[in-house]
Amino acid sequence: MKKLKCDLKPNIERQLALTDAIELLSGKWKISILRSLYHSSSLRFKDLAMVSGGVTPKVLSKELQQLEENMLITRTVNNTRPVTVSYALTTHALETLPVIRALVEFGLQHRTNIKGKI
Amino acid sequence: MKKLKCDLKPNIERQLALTDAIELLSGKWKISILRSLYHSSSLRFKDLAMVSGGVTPKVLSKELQQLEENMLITRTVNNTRPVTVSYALTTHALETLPVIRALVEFGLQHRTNIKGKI
DNA sequence: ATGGTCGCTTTCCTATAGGTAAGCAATAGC
DNA sequence: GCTATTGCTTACCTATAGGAAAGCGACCAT
Repeated sequence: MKKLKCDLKPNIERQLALTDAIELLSGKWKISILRSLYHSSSLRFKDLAMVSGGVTPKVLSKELQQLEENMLITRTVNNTRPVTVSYALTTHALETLPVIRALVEFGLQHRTNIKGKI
Repeated sequence: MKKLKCDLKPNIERQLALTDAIELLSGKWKISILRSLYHSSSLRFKDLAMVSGGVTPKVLSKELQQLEENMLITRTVNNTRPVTVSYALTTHALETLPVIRALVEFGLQHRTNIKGKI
């Protein structure tokens, strides 16, 4: 086994941060939801269901609750009839933008790589 | 519902790339495995099991196979007794580095945010 | 012959993710 | 009274993720 020390203590912290982030953002829809909210700044429940492409209300509801628990989005009930609910990113969620961008770039790159190999 | 057009066609492509990337990298261990390989350039099966912290051989084996299928790592059987197997990143996998870095940064930030709120 | 190491595989199990379908409260329009 | 809309919730089901434990084939040392 090779040497792994270098900056051991911050490295452990970074490993924990990584697993935290993975746990937080795991799931089929969370990242797409965040991306949609980033592009539109504020979306209602039904819009999110459509924009994110195929989420069922049950699952969407659960994902939104988890994102809210983790302070990545805010939930606002509007004074309209029938009642509508708006979701928006918190400032904290802006920290996820580099993640999303990097994922998109990797995905684009991976797609061209795969095409090249066929 | 707000306007969502702007650059519609590339946007769809980016959405597909995003879901591809999420599917590719989903799972409890893949990102940590990639990070470990990035830091050590080449690791054997047992080392990965330890470094990545708690993966069972069955799961590790499966994750490694998936990463190899997607051309993110290479698998090399070494001519040693007993036989050892080395795993390393492909050049293509270097594209995942921004993702990992962004996740770590977000995780670190999130941890301090959470601490601040308690 | 016995036991150890490495890199797995196999079997078994449980918990969760996530989908389908239906319903529900509040309100409004007809 | 009937229906529609919005934002959910509830009940149900299936597939998969992922963990625990054991075994296995090849090799070597004792």
